[in-house]
Formats: sequence, structure tokens, C-alpha cells
Amino acid sequence: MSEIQNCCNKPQKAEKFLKICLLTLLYDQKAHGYFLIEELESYGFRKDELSISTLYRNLRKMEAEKLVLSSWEKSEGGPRKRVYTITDEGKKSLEEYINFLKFRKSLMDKLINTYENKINDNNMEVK
Amino acid sequence: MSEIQNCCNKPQKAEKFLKICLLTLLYDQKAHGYFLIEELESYGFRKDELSISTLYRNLRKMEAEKLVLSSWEKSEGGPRKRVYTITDEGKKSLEEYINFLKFRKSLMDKLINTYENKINDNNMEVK
DNA sequence: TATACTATATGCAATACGGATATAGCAATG
DNA sequence: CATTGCTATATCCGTATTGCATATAGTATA
Repeated sequence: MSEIQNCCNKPQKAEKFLKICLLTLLYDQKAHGYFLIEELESYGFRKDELSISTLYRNLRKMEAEKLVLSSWEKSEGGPRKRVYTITDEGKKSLEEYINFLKFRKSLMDKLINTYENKINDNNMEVK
Repeated sequence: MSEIQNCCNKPQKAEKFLKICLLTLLYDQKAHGYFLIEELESYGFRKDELSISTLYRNLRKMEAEKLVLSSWEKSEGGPRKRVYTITDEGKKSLEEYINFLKFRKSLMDKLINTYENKINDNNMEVK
């Protein structure tokens, strides 16, 4: 049980998946970091689990890579927000990442199938 | 195009997936590192792409975690091999990792669906 | 005045990675 | 017999990414 959490809490957990989630979220809307934290929950990034620093650093990095643009927006009742917008390059990149995700998913399927076949063979032998 | 390779060549590419592949490969057979390199190809680890050092380090780490055991075996026509065997703990751990993989896969599906819906909505608007 | 919430950013140590290099046995080539 | 090449494992080094902790700062509320 704790193993499952471990294999999620180790460094690089977020890896590329976080980036692809962010680009997808930004595909049709402007958004700032703190807002994105909420949205990321639907993709398995629990608020207590996602490192906030990782989120902000990834956003800044994505801007350096020209996948997104940012601008400051004043807000009533709170500090200003850095609002991100996806670029054309970001959309193009997202498309490639999604294709890569599909590829990864097929590899995962292959592995899961291999595993389950081995499990079944093992049970047969026991019988 | 190069982006797809990039998002695969960056550090931490292998992450947990390599570990799960290795445990699955070792589930029903003893094997040594150099042999595993060949087998890993079916799971997307191209020989020129997989870092050999990463492979060996992961195997040693898995032994430290008691997921596998190793012993030296002489071989005719070549240097001795360190042969790995999966432990009961390794099998238990693998089961949890596979469940985790399934979970990750469902998150990926959700993201891909969201992306494709957004793409479709966007095309509708253009029309 | 203090606490809490929103909001972003940075310093630091730990971890994992890729590439290069080291070691070493054996085979084949010339 | 020297060199090259293949099998096989391990380690060094620099870099990238992460989580945690902390810093900063505006606003609201008690």
C-alpha cells in the first residue's frame, strides 16, 4: 500500500505528465498558477501531494521554451497574478506530447498484458 | 518530431517504468543485465537510447530494496554474469506497481479525452 | 496586531539521469 | 602477437528535476 504512494512520491513523479496537463488546461483558457492547482486535481495531482514549487517552476520553464506566455494581472482582494496563455508553438508541442502519451500508453498495455499472462500461466501450473 | 524524442531523452525518462519492466521480465526467469537490454526493446527502450548505466544501477538498487537477488555465474566465452532472480517481495511489489500503472493509464486516458474534446470544439468553432 | 488566505518565487539537499570511462574475459583478424 | 571487437558490469562526473522550507507580499478578518 505504502509502496504505491512511494512510487508516486519520489522525485520526477510529475515529469512530463504535469507539463502535458498544463498545456491541455491552457489550450482553451488563460489561467494563473494558483488556479491551475485546483484543475490539476482531476488528473491525479492531489493538492497535498503536488509540490507548488514544481508547478511554478514548470510554468516558468514552459515560458522560457516559448510554449506559453505570461502577463501580470491585478486582482481585487489579493496579490497580482501571473496569467499564462498558450502559444501556437505550445499547441503544436502539445499535439506531439499527446501522441507520445498514446505511444507510452500502448507500451504500458503491452507490459500489463505480459504480466497478466505470466500470472495466469503461474496459476495454471499450481493447479 | 524531434520534440517527441526530446520528451523521451530527458532525464528521468525511464523513471519507474524501467523498474516495472525489469520485474516483469524477471517474474518467470533468471536473467543478467546484458540479456535484459535485448528484452527491454519490446517495451520501447531502444538499445541506443537506454543508458546502460541506468540499467545496471537500477538493478543494483532493486537488489538493495530486496526486490531481486543476484549471484555470479561463469559463462563460456565471455566474462562472468551477475544473474538476477525475483524475490517474493519483488513479486508483491510488482503487483502493486502494475495496479499503479493501470491507475496512471486511466489518468492518461482522461487527459487524452479532454484534449481531443477541446480540439473538436475548436474545429466546430472554426466551421 | 495577528492570523489566514491568495499568489509567486527561490535556496537547498537529495535523487536520477546520460555520457564517458574503466575493467576484464574471450574471440577473431591481420 | 597486437589490435580490434564483443560480452559484461561498474563507477565517476556534471546536469536536471524534485520536495521541502522559506521568503515575499497584498488583502481580509478576527
